[in-house]
Amino acid sequence: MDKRERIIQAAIDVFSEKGIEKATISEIVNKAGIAQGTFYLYFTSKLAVMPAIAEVMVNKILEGITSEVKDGPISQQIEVIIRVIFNITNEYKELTKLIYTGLTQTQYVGNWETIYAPLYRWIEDLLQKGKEAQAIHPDVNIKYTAKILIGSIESVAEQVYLYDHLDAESIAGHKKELHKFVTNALGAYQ
Amino acid sequence: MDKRERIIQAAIDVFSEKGIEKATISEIVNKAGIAQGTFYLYFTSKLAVMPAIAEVMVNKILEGITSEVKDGPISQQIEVIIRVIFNITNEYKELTKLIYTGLTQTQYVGNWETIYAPLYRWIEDLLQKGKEAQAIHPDVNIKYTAKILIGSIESVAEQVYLYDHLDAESIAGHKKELHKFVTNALGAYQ
Amino acid sequence: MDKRERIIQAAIDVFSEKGIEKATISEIVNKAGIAQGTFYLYFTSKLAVMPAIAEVMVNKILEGITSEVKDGPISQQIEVIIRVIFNITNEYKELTKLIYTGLTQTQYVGNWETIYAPLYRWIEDLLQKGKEAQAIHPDVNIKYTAKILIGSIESVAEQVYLYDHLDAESIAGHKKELHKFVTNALGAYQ
Amino acid sequence: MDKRERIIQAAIDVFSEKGIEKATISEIVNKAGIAQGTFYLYFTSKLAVMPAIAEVMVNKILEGITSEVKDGPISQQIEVIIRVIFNITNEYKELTKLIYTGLTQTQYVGNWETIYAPLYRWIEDLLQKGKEAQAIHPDVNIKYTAKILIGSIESVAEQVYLYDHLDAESIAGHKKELHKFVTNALGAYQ
DNA sequence: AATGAATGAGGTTTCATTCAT
DNA sequence: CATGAATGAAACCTCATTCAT
Repeated sequence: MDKRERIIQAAIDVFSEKGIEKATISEIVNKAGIAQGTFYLYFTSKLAVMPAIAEVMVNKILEGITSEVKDGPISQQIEVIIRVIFNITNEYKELTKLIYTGLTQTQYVGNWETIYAPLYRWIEDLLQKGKEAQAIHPDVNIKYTAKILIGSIESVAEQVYLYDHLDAESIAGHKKELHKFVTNALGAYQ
Repeated sequence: MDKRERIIQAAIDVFSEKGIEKATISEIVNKAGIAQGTFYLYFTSKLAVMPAIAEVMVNKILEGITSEVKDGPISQQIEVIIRVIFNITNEYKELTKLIYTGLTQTQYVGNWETIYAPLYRWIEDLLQKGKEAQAIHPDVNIKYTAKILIGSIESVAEQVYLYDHLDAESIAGHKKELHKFVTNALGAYQ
Repeated sequence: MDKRERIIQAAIDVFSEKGIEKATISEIVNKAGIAQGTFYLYFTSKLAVMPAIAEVMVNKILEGITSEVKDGPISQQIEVIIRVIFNITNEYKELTKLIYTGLTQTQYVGNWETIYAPLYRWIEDLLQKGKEAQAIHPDVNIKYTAKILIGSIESVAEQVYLYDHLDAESIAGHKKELHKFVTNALGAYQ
Repeated sequence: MDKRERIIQAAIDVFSEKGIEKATISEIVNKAGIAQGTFYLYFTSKLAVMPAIAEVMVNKILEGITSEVKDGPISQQIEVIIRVIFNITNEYKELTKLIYTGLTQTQYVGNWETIYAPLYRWIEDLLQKGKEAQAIHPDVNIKYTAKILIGSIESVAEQVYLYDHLDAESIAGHKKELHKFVTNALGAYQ
């Protein structure tokens, strides 16, 4: 693994463990097994690592979705998307926080759209196909709705895992209700 | 205004201006017009002020909604809720970020539910009445849906104002689409 | 117990627990159950409490010795003195440190002689009687020897209890050896 | 001189001048001519420097004794030891206090035995030889007596120089009496 | 490209002390 | 006499950053 990669991984660990505020470059370089000065050859500050971390995270979601979502009724595809986003939010609990927390408090907020673009594109495709197959309501605005869809699912996943720390049963309940909510919203009949 | 209140207000200002990372206790006490040591009589660290700030923010949303939402068709009430949350997110852009970024990176995440409780209760009431009036689908789970509803609206508002920095027209488009989305989701016919 | 007394007792506790360096007036007044400001009505600083503490300690030794030492052969009397000083050093381990530590680092070193005076007087008396009874060597200088005697015993007691943390057996060994040492030194035959 | 050494020397100066309580790390680094942060690369706190200082002091005593004590009657050797310890206590008055006051109020008390070990070993050797030469009493326990001997001499030296601030004549008197005391104690006839 | 000891600015934090009640 | 909230000076200590190697 090259130095840049090692810094990103170490940063993920340290941020997850200590939070952004208390994470230090010293600890990141220690974990990465490189010298203090070397960090500055790759990044200008600890927050400058955030976009790279965000990319790692979005890629995980995208990989999860693309590998698990199969052809079939849109309702079922949405079920899979919800499951993947919930699972990844749970598995990478701290990392999820990091994206929101870290990116927003930096000059790198602007990169957000770029980083999320591939995920949005993928969802837009899905909606487009659903529309063509008359599986979702015809006057759904695809671009806006992609954003609303992802936002809804992520916000609930974060809510249940990060803030409410709910038990498995309640989480399942939220998931089911969320599925009903978004399929209704899309007018997805099949 | 008592000292505690002055610290909270000053902290809101400083955090909004500098971001959490670069905000300092020194600057907060300067703005608050109190002595350095006095801060520590009320809070243990700058992040310990966050729950108090979050409360201020949730209260603003709640006040906005309760004062603006009138009796009428549920679809119209939801329109108002969306408008209020969008407006407040826009107006208190930085403060909104603060709640998510500040609370999550502290030991105070646990307070989240408590702080949001009044807002959730109010939405639950609204849904309950809608259900009784047969204005929304009968098998909607009120508790879960309240959370989903707020989450969806906030996530889109943050998206358009904080991350995408969209123009007025696009924002209006998102709002309209979001309204369609959630009314469909609730099966809200009137 | 009056306020002054309560401050002294609280100071003993806090100094013993935290050491002089880390002891604070705040903690002393907390333990004493009085207000911050009240401290200053009785003492000018935390170190100014030291002479009062030292007095408490010397009194304990003096009380112990005077109540336990009976008439009899000088060798036996010395045994009792050693036992008392060892016991008190053990029982008030931290307090013993305090006297040496606290007094020396203050302007109050001068009070030392005054505080120890009664103990020295008592030992001088003992030696005087021993000399008259021809139980100790005739050319022993009573004043100097009193100081040497106390110094030797205290230094060994501190050594074994405070620095070496020896086990009971070794301590007994030191005590026995010390008794032999000082009786020989005094030429105390009976 | 390396940085660590410079810190120790500066700490000795500052402690001697100001006392432990009022000594500050700031002043130590100033005297040492190094940066504030550099101190923390070598020691964790000002009291953490104490063991290093204690070592310096014990070495001075050991050097003094080993260089001045010559072969000859044990009584004469003891006279030299007393003289050396008295001289060093006088010369390094403040430093002597430091060892007792500084070490005891820290977690480093445990290092005491280690630091004093070389001095004890040297005295034990002396006693062993004296015993073999039948110059001291045969049933003297060497290990215990070494400790008693050092303790007695140091305690009197500290007494006269640090606490009582006696005049030269009285000090000479104490020294002579002390010599008589310990030679008698050891049963040292020659 | 990589190192890591040293830096020192500037934040945090403490706590003796005051003073209006 | 007694209080204790407030003070703010002054200490602590961290940690991003540099630079000679």
